[in-house]
Amino acid sequence: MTPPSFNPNPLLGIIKTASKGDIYAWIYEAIIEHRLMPGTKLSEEKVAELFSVSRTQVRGVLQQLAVEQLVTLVPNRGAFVTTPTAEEARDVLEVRRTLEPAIVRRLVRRIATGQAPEAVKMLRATLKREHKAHRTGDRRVAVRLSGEFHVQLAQLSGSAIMARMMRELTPLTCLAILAFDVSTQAACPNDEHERLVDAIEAGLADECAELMLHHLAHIEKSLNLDT
Amino acid sequence: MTPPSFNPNPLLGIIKTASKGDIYAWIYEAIIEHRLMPGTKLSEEKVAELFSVSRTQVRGVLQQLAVEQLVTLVPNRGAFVTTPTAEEARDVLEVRRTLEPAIVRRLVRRIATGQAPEAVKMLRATLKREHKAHRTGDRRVAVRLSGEFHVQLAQLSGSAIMARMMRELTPLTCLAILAFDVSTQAACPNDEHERLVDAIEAGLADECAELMLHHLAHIEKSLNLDT
DNA sequence: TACAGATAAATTGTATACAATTCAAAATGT
DNA sequence: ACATTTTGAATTGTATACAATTTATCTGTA
Repeated sequence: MTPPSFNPNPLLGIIKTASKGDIYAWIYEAIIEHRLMPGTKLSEEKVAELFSVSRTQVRGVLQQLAVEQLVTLVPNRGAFVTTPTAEEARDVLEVRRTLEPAIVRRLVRRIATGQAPEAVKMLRATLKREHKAHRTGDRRVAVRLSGEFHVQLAQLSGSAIMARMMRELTPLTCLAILAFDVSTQAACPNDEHERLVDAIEAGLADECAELMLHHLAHIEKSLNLDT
Repeated sequence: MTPPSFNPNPLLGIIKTASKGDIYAWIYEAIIEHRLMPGTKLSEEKVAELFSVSRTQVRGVLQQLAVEQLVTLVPNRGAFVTTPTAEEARDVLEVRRTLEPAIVRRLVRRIATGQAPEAVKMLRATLKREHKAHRTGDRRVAVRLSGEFHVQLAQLSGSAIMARMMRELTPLTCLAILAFDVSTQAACPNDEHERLVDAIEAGLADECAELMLHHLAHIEKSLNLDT
C-alpha cells in the first residue's frame, strides 16, 4: 500500500519519453489517487524534464487539467494541484444529486428499449475491478474506480453531455473524499453499487433513482464538511 | 440588422492589437451570434494576423473554445466552428431540463433565506436588455442575451458548479437555436422569462420549476429536430 | 537579531524558427 | 480524357530562445 504521507518529490521515477496523452493520464491519475497532494506545485520545467518532453507539451497538459479544475493556474506563478474546499465538495455532491437520478432513469429506459444491451454486463465488470481493489486494500484505486463506475453509468445512459459532466464531477468528488473522509473506507461502499446495478437489471427506475440519492447522501454524510 | 447569409471573410474589420481575453471574447460572441457560421475554418495565422498577435495566443484561445465545444479541433487540420447536430441539441436540452428546475428552486430558497437579496433586481435588468434587443429586431443578440439570463439564474443560485455547467450548456443551445429554429423568433419568448422572474419574486418554488420545464420544452418544440 | 532594499536566480509568458503533415495542383502515364 | 503520382505551397505541431515576472539570496542598517 502506498504511504499516505506527503511525498516531497512525488514525480520521481519516470524517466522515459512520453506522449502528451501519457503525461496527462499520469498526472490525472496521480492527482485523483492523491499521490500528488493538493497544493503541490507542478513546475513546467520539472515535469517536462521528468517525461523528457518540452515545456510546450506540459503547458498544454496543465491547461487541460486546469479546465477540469484538477490544477489551479495562477498567473506568473504556475500550476498547483487544486485544494478542494468543503463548500465545493457540498456543491459538487448537490449537483450530482440532481443529475445522477436522471442518469440512471435514462439508463433503465434505454436498456428497456433494447439499446445498450451490454450495459449490465459492463457495469458488473467494473464492479468486479472495484471489488478487487477493495480487497487488495488499495483505497485510493478503489475511490478512483468508484468514480469511474458513475461515469460509466452516464456513458451507458447514452447522453454524451451527461457523460461529460460526470467526467468533470467525479474527479472533484474523489479529491473531496480523500481530503475530507476521516473514516478509512466508508465512501462508496461497494455493495451500494451492487444493489444499484441489481435495480437497473430489474428495470426499476424509481428504485434506481432512490438508491442513487441515498448513495450520494451517504457519501456526503461520511465526509467531514462542517469546518 | 446583420445579414443572415454566409460571410466569406467574416473576420475582416478588426485590425488593432488585442489581448488573449479580447480575442476569446470576440470569437466567442461571433460564434454565438452566428457571425461565424458553423463549419467555418479558423486558421491560426489568419486569426493571429487579424488581431495582430502571435499564433501562440491564438492556439490558446482555440484550445479553450474547443473544450467548450464551440470549435472542433481536428489534428493536423485545424479548428472549425462546431456544427451542432439535432442529436446534440436534444441532448443539451434534456440535461437542461434536469438541471434548471433544480437551479430555480435553489435560487428561490436562497432568496428566502436572505442571501442574494439583489437577485430579482439583477434579473429584471437583464430582462430589460433582452427586451430591448427584441424590439430592435436583432434576433442574434436577443438569443445570446436569453442564454445569459439562464446563466445568471445559475450564478445567483449560489452554486459555482451549476453556473459553470450552464456556461457550457447555453452557448450550445444558442447554436442549436440559430441552426434549427425555422420560425423567426419563437425561441425564448421574453414573456416566459418575465413570468419566471415573477414566480421567483413571489417565492413559488414549485411554480418556478414548472415554468422552467415548460419554457425548455417550448424551446425544443420550436426547433426542427426531426431529421 | 530583525528588517528593508538590492541583486541574482529561477520560473513563467511569448514570439519565432523549424519540422511534420495536409491540401491542391501540376505532371505523368495508361 | 481519366486516374495516379509527384511536386510544392500552405498550415499545423513542436522546440527553443528571449522577455517579463516572481522568488530567493545577499547585503547593509537600525
